[in-house]
Amino acid sequence: MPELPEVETVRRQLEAALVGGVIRAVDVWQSDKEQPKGESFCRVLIGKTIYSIERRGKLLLWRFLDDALAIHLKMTGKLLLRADRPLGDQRHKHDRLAFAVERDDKIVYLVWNDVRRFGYLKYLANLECIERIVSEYGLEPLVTPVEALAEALDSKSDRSVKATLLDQSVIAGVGNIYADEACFAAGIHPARRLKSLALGERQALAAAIRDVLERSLALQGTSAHTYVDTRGEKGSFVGKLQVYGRTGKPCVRCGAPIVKSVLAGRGTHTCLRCQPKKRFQDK
DNA sequence: CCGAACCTGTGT
DNA sequence: ACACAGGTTCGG
Repeated sequence: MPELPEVETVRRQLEAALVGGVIRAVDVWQSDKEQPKGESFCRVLIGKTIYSIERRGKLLLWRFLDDALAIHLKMTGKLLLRADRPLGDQRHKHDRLAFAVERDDKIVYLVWNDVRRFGYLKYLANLECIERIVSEYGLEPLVTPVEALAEALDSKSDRSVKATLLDQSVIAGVGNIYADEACFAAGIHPARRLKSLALGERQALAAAIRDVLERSLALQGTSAHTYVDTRGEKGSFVGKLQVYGRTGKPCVRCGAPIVKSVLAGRGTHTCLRCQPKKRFQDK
């Protein structure tokens, strides 16, 4: 569920709570064909010191020495910090696993809950494995100059703007909400072909991506559906959304109704007046 | 490129 | 009953 601002919010909270700590126990309650694979997965993690917690796009990385734990929350994954060991009736329906992490003679518990079970935990045994995963991601929009982001949007491919923004190998961390919000802010219809964008439009789009992600992060992200942070708190950027989830409501800029369509397989929200599908022809 | 698949829950 | 949900991957 979470996109970059939500994952980064979670990352910061985990960093504050867990870095420097040692994994003392792992309780697995649900495992699929996907990770975690029970016994061996637990055994390899127990005793590991968490040296840092990083984020690449929407992926969280707990770094140990030469190895790491990758966590992807996908649509409905949550990581919840608790003071007490979650046993018996403390457990919720879709809790899949819990870590006990010791730091400064105290133990904190972290529960992984995932209603739709799309998310995964994956142990990366060495630097090569880590590099292989990390290298699949494109530019990090919060730390890349806007001009470089705009250059990455200069593709010869014929795909739509929306499909490009959702492609994690181009710019990492943008998902359905922020793709729509960035397109609105830049005045670009997401169904336009990427290669039809003028230089100024690509720059505007890159700047809009950076801006919307930063502003959302400052408000702990967007809780449009089920997202909560590690304390169970919602992000408050939902109140700032201009198009996502506002189907039929008046455009904040011009008053025309927000239109919902399907693009790249995803619900897509636009103002047809502020985001024309065709560029005005020159001459 | 599109739709389907992976899952469960919620809203119409 | 059916559509749809902050993601990603696969097959056609």
